[in-house]
Amino acid sequence: MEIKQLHDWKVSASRAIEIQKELAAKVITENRFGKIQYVAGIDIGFPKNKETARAAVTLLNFPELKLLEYVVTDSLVAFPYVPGLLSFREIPAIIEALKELKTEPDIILCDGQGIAHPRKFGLASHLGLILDKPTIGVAKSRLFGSFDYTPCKKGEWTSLRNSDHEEIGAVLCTRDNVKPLYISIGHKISLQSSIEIVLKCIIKYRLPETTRTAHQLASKKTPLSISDNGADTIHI
DNA sequence: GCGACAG
DNA sequence: ATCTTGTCGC
Repeated sequence: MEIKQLHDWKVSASRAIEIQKELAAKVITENRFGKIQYVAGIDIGFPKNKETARAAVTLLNFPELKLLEYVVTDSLVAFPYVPGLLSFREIPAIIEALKELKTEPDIILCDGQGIAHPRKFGLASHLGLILDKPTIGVAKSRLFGSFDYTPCKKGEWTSLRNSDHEEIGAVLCTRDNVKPLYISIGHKISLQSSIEIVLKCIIKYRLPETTRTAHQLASKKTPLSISDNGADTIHI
């Protein structure tokens, strides 16, 4: 797949913020895709130290959700973790893993926020622009925005809004009585479609966690299942 | 000034 | 994110 070099990655925090402000205007918040045949999930881990990132990518067919492919790569990261600048730390490592994917995904679920971000430009939106491909932000915790109540029944969700009351994402419950996921538009997809796709990917298992299993396969522990916060278990 | 803060 | 002890619910 084509990977655009939109800017330098070795930048200062203040420059990174400027880049985000410039690129945020290019994010498309409506559906710009056809038939979805392949969906990819990406997760990053730091198994050794803060400088070595292990990126795991899983590729499933859709909507069957059969695991067709997974790749795991290790790479050095230079940018520190700064709330709001996560993409500058993780995307270079994500790109390395995506390069090894044989099949090109039609849509990518990212672990992190999309436009539910202080500058409307989270990791999912950033990756979406680089690949010019639909992406969805699927975060395990809140970064920005507020909501009225915490949904606790499967499929239930509530809007995540900024201080101007604009809907910037959704707090979505994917299983009964389990911590909700924070869904937001990455690029080239509407919030409604993002929610629908995330729910479809979760019927069999939660795709983001599937990627974590790939991490474990890479570390040769080869588990048959993993548990997410003790409340959700997936199997491959 | 004081918290909050994706991974 | 990562590490790790203690507690709660099914």
